Amino acid sequence: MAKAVHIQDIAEYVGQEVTLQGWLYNRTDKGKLQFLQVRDGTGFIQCVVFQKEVPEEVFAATARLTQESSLIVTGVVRQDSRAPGVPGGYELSVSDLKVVQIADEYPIQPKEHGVDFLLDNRHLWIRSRKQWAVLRVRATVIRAIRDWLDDHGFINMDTPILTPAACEGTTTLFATDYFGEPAYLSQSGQLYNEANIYAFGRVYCFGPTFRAEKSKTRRHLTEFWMVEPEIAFCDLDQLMEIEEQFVSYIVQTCLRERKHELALLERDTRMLEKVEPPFPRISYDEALEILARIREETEDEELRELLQIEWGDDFGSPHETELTKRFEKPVFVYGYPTRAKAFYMEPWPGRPEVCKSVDLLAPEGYGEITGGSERISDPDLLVERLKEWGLPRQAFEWYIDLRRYGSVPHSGFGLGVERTVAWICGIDHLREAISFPRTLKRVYP
RNA sequence: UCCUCGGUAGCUCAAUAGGUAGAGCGGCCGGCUGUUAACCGGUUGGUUGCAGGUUCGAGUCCUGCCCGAGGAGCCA
Repeated sequence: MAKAVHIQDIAEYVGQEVTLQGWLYNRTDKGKLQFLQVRDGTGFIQCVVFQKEVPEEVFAATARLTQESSLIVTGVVRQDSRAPGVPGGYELSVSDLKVVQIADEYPIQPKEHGVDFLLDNRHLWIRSRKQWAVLRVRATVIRAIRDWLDDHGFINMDTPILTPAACEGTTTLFATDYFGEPAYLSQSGQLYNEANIYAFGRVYCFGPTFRAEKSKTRRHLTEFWMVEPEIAFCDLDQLMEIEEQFVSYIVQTCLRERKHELALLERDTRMLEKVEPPFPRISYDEALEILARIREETEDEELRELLQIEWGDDFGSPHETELTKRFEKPVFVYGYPTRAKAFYMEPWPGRPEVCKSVDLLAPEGYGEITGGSERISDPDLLVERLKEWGLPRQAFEWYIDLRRYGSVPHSGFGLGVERTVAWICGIDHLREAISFPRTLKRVYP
């Protein structure tokens, strides 16, 4: 048998006979000539079967292939600009074909389908080109995340998924039974990472997090992946520098390594190419001024209503969308009102109503992709905050301890993987940025 | 939790004013040597989300329920 190769490497084998193992994606039967679109997980390629060039039984078997039948096909690689695929421009002149299995009638056709149907068939939908491309980009995003952090002195320190208490209220936590006691699925590894930095300096955790929010929007999943770096001896400005380098590296890596997939997704990459440090930084107060100006200038009554905001409120998605429209790059918004954010955030010097927090908003309407802050390092202030937020002190004793034994200024942030993938891919719903999405109304398949 | 929209063939949809449920795609049969979601001819395919009501007659009108989607709030 000829050498078994992957479609993604096909350009290296022009003129040679190779074997591909894969599945039939689609085909066109022209009578004595058949075009097979074959995918093997690494790409898509057109295989051309001429009646005259293959044994009779091979041609007959080819004619019986149904969509998604598994097969092993051998032929000579030819360069041909007419050939579709990923990467396009190459096709296989088939000399032999072995059927592994004739697939049953496949429910997903190469045409428009409804969301409900596709999600019910998510286990099959991931084979479709667009879904395949998005999930390949996702894998690259994840690798870029790890590479950048590992190369910049961060050590991977994963944090527990089963946790005893909330860092923000329990209404958004999934409860489980832990041998008769309640335990909750983690929403964040941050508090544990604050312990980890005192052992390792710079750390990150990376894993799934769970939010039982009743959010039914394109920007929400109940299970999503988050990377959370945490850094000792780091203030808010230094945090923003780290974030902009980190996010730029992720985007540039995808542009470099996932050209074909982004092209397949018809992603206009011009905006992504601009994603390089430094990113613009505006304060919460400046953001409010910009929003006020937009409200004055707009003719759109509905928009004016949506953009209504009082000092002290957090932004909703309409605010984020309008703000980011004014910038070509991701934009940092820092210095949020203390009461709109979590209990552990360091107050702004001289302005206790403001905290040293920062969100990074992606352009093109994609909104918040990271949220972070400098953390409170003074034990007395932390205790005071726990009291103000009505949190049980005994559950946080260990966390207060961190401020008693060598406390230092420290900061960290969380980056949502699916939001980042959705932004880079230019897709409009998070559910396509993970292989098996968990949403408010769906845990199947 | 609230607001909006939707549920008809395997899929995507249509069905005038309440009057015989239809088309394309897919499947199956046949034809075609350059197709790009091919094309051409034939054929197959229905508990109209569920329950009740009005009516001579309900996919269509009324009531209740179920399911899904988009958005708000909340958040990454």
